[in-house]
Amino acid sequence: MTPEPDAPENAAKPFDPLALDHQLCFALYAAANRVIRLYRDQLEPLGLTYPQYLTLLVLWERDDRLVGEVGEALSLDSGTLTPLLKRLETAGLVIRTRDAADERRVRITLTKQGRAMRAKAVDIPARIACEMGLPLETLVQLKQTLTTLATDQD
Amino acid sequence: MTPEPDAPENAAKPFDPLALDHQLCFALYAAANRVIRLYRDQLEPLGLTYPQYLTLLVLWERDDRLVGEVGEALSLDSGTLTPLLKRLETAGLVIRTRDAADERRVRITLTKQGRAMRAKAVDIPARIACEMGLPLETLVQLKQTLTTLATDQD
DNA sequence: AGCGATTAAATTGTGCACAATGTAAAAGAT
DNA sequence: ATCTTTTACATTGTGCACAATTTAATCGCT
Repeated sequence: MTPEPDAPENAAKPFDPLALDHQLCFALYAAANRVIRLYRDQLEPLGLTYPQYLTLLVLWERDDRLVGEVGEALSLDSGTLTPLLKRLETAGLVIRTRDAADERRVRITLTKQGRAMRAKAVDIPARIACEMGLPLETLVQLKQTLTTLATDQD
Repeated sequence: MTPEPDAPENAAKPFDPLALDHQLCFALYAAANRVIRLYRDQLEPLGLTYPQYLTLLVLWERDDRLVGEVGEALSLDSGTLTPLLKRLETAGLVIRTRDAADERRVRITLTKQGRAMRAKAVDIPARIACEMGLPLETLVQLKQTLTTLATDQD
């Protein structure tokens, strides 16, 4: 009811640093949630979740990786990856094997079925880009900025 | 086979639509996770999680809202909000009351303590913006694009 | 060789995010 | 007025994300 404490008398609009509409963080949070929902529709027929799909992207690029290498690529720790990788193993897409040379390590390898899944996923990015309803140029610029944001000074 | 216009530096390589580095979705996912981590450091002393903070932003802007109104503002359903709001109630920041006029509805009201929390949070956005290490202009443009992405054709 | 420090992954516990379902109240239809 | 439909929220179950801790293996140092 009362005007903002720091508002000069009846100024047009005192800037509110906590207004939801001003938060980059909320825009980022809401956009990420929405895009994950878009992917869910595409991935559900394949029986994959979004983080599982990202994990497969990493392995399709280079197979036979350590848990830590996958985690490095995705910025995820073993607390997230271990159960996820166990589910991918149960689904028959990867195999987890203790490294004989260093028993602390666990190697992640794609099965034939895991490699075959790639063909079923190859059209997904284009379909999602289409659903986003923004010009390609904007999406490319956006990805650039977000990558900087994600990798900066960690 | 044709080299993508947006990847001039590796024009020799065939474009891989599933390469992790090409995924806007991954950039978005990683950026969102990183920003939430930045907030976690700021919010931990206040005893708040990031979605709880977003919920308070909504209520600080306008108090005495229905669960559904909060959910509308944040694009979250009751499955997420009900337990979150119960935790905010346990923390003494909000009160949940059944609407007497319509018993289906639950009104969310800030407590004195909930309103007081605002003063402790008011500096957070500026500190985060600083930590992001990108020029303000870029951040403003980014928020604009993300908002479009989040709200488009849902 | 012996041993503390480091490393790799797993485990435990909390809190989202969401699909699916349930419950009860209110609104509409006949 | 009774019955169907819709609405608002709660509940259940799955799967992340991450902090904190644990376990076990390897490394580094003397």
